[in-house]
Amino acid sequence: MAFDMHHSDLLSAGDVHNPSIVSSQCGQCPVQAQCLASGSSAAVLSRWQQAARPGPDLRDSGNILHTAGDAVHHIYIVRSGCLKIYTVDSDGQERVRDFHLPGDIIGLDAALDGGVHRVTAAAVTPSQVCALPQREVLALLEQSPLLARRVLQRLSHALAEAQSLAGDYTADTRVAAFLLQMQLRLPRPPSGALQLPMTRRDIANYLRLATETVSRVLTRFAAEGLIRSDRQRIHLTDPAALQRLAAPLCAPAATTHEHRLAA
Amino acid sequence: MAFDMHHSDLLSAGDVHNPSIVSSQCGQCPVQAQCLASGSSAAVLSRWQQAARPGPDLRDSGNILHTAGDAVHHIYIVRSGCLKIYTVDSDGQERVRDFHLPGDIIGLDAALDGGVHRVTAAAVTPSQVCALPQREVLALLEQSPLLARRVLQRLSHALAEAQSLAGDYTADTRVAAFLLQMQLRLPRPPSGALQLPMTRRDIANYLRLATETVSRVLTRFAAEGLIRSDRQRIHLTDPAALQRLAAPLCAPAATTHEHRLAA
DNA sequence: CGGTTCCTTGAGAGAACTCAACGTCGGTGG
DNA sequence: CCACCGACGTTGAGTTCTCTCAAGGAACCG
Repeated sequence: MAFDMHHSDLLSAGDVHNPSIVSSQCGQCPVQAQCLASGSSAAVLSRWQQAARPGPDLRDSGNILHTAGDAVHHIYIVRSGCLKIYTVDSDGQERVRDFHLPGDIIGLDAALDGGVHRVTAAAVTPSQVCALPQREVLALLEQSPLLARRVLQRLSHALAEAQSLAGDYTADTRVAAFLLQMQLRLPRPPSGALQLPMTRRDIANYLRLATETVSRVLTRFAAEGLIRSDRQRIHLTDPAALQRLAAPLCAPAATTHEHRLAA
Repeated sequence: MAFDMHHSDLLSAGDVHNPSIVSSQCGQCPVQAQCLASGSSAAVLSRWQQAARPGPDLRDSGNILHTAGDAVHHIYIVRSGCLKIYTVDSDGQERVRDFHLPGDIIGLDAALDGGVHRVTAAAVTPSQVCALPQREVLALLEQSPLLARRVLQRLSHALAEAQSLAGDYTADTRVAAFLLQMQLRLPRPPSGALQLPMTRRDIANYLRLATETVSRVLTRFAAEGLIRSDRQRIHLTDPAALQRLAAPLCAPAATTHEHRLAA
């Protein structure tokens, strides 16, 4: 998943799901701790904060942030909600490339490579994003080696994940891995059950499966006691079993090294 | 394909396939024109050239450049030959992630992210590589924004390609796209026929197909007059038809923008 | 010339897809 | 308030694509 940042559990579900309470100030930003700029020098940080402003308010599912082919004017950071990134094939088929959750960055790759969006970004649930002008971001990258270094890390990490996802895995493996991934990335409501923001159709498209296949796998997982499923609300009752199913996708032998950070 | 650089047609096939005539001097480097450092300031260029030295000589197919889990000491640039990059799954299965041809960079992503190789790199045909110490590369990246910018471009480009490859395409589409890709990247011998350096097994593994499936598709392509195939030597007699077959993988609608270069 | 590896071809099996129908949920308007 | 509608989700039946298993032929090497 591109530019993933596994968010911490600092936030309650309510904070993230209700955009109205999210202030536009960096100081109150819910994903502050994962901000690319955090830890930068005062000069860089202040320039960053002055450049950051609220992006368009995506109040309805389907609202478009940008379309493939658009020139890049801003990069966006998801503050709340969920967006999907997709391309449209020559035959009009939508292909979901990634989901973006709070803390994730949208458009950085396009900003760095060509200045034209290669994908369309649309809200899956009502979402709030923070916008930074491309110019400012590029300038800051040249000014701050730390920032550039972080961007490189995210990109190479994203590359590794994209290559992992490219394998030919069974539907079971894909769905199990997806559920576990979502459990890590999604804010966990007090109930402990996962609240999936996206439809089965989007999940299936992302996993390169048919909608029916996803549905069948989930039904079977439920029958086998691995999960309890009620539409969007899914409870992982046997994470260990899911982990075993997902193992081929998650464990390319030597991927468990610590994530070293520069300076 | 990670860090691809479509090489120009400056070289005759002989130059690339015969490592013995490749000098270790940058001045005679066959991939000079695609070098990351080309166009840099005199200071950067000279530091780069002083850091660059011949890498291990991979005279036999199967020779290992580095293994997954190794600490990154150098990044390598392929000067001649062909290498494959692969991981080994938990069940011991090899998974070819990419092939690297002259001009491609090996290990840059690992150098930038964690300092540990995530993949193994092995020679497919006798190959020569150029080695640059990781330290020097990282230092140069901080010294030269142009260099950093180029690396970012390559990474984001590689990311886009990796995500394209992740789709669920038919065997026909994958094989057609592979052949066309190879025609672009491989030095074209005078005969006009493609000389594939890798085995069917490697191709199949890379494309996530069974060896037999690749073989069958090639046989059928030949029967339909799209190619003429003699083992490793393959002539694309109807590139347009192959292009149509490969379209779903190659044409995510709006991907034909020019490749802008910074400064 | 034997052995090994690579490539090809065939037959059968399995996983996921397509087509199709039905149930459920949430909104809208009569 | 309730009936209707559309989107979403589930389930079933049959098909298709690719894989696995198996065997034979061709090239390469000692």
